[in-house]
Amino acid sequence: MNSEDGTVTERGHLTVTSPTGRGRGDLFDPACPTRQLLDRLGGKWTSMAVKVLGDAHPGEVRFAELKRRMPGVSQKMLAQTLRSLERDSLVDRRVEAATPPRVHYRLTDLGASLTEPIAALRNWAEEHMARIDEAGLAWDRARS
Amino acid sequence: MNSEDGTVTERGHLTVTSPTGRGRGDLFDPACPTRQLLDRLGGKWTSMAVKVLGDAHPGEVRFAELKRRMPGVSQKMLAQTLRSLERDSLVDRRVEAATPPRVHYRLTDLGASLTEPIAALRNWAEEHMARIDEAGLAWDRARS
DNA sequence: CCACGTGGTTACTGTTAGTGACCACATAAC
DNA sequence: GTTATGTGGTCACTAACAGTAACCACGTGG
Repeated sequence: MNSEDGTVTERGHLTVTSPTGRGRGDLFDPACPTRQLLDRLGGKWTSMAVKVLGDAHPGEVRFAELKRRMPGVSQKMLAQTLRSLERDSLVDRRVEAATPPRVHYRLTDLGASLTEPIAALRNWAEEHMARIDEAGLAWDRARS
Repeated sequence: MNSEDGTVTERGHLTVTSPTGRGRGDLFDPACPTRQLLDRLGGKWTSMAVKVLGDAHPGEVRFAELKRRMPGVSQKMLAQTLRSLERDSLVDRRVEAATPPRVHYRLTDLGASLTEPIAALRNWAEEHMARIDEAGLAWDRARS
């Protein structure tokens, strides 16, 4: 990409090489896989897709049906999201070769196992999100 | 175990609004607070900050120390992240008025409670991330 | 005086995610 | 033939994000 050398240390500042190319995924710290995970399901539609597929698990859901169950998503984003999940082996894609080619998606075992920690998160979110939102508004108001 | 398409509906107030507040949270679906949560800790440094603060909990950590424990973060990003967390009432900011003004951060109870579901996520991530990464590479190679 | 460290902020720049609109292609229904 | 459906792909655009660098205010040490 760009800038390989990386202008290190203007003033003897220690930095572990420059990001070099990838902004988000640079990962200087392999000991923190949480970040990677959050990077992946931090997308706008990822968690929703996992949820919808998780609800249907172990059944399959077709593209159009998925789209129907995720109001507001565009084809492009849905396709992109699913592709990403497929890449990560979290969902399985089955193409019915007949015409028009129907495509079925379902969670893999790996993907299904993800639903548990996500459920924990959702649980927490449902319990505390209102308060957080409130706090944010109050903070906005009181900021001086 | 929550299943079905959710639709827990609102908990008293729904936050359509945000014409200026948060672009990401356009939020057509208030029944999915998980998205909101992920929006917040989906930031590049948020989860790391929570982790570092959580490790010190209930102790406090100063700005510079925090920065030291998060290699690669810039002052700007750290300040921004902390401000966001503070806004959400997840961290508490205490300014020692003496000169030079020291600023101490610590998790609130709310923030501390977040560490549990995050730990679940981290757990999962540590267990499965390698496989996911592998799968991704294989997929890249075999893209068909 | 100057430099230095603390705890930020602002301005500027580059990268990315997200969106909508239109295209492809094949079949079945009208 | 025209249209609709189903599963995408591609393009151009915008808004949000991450990062770099420079600056500020303060007081201390030299």
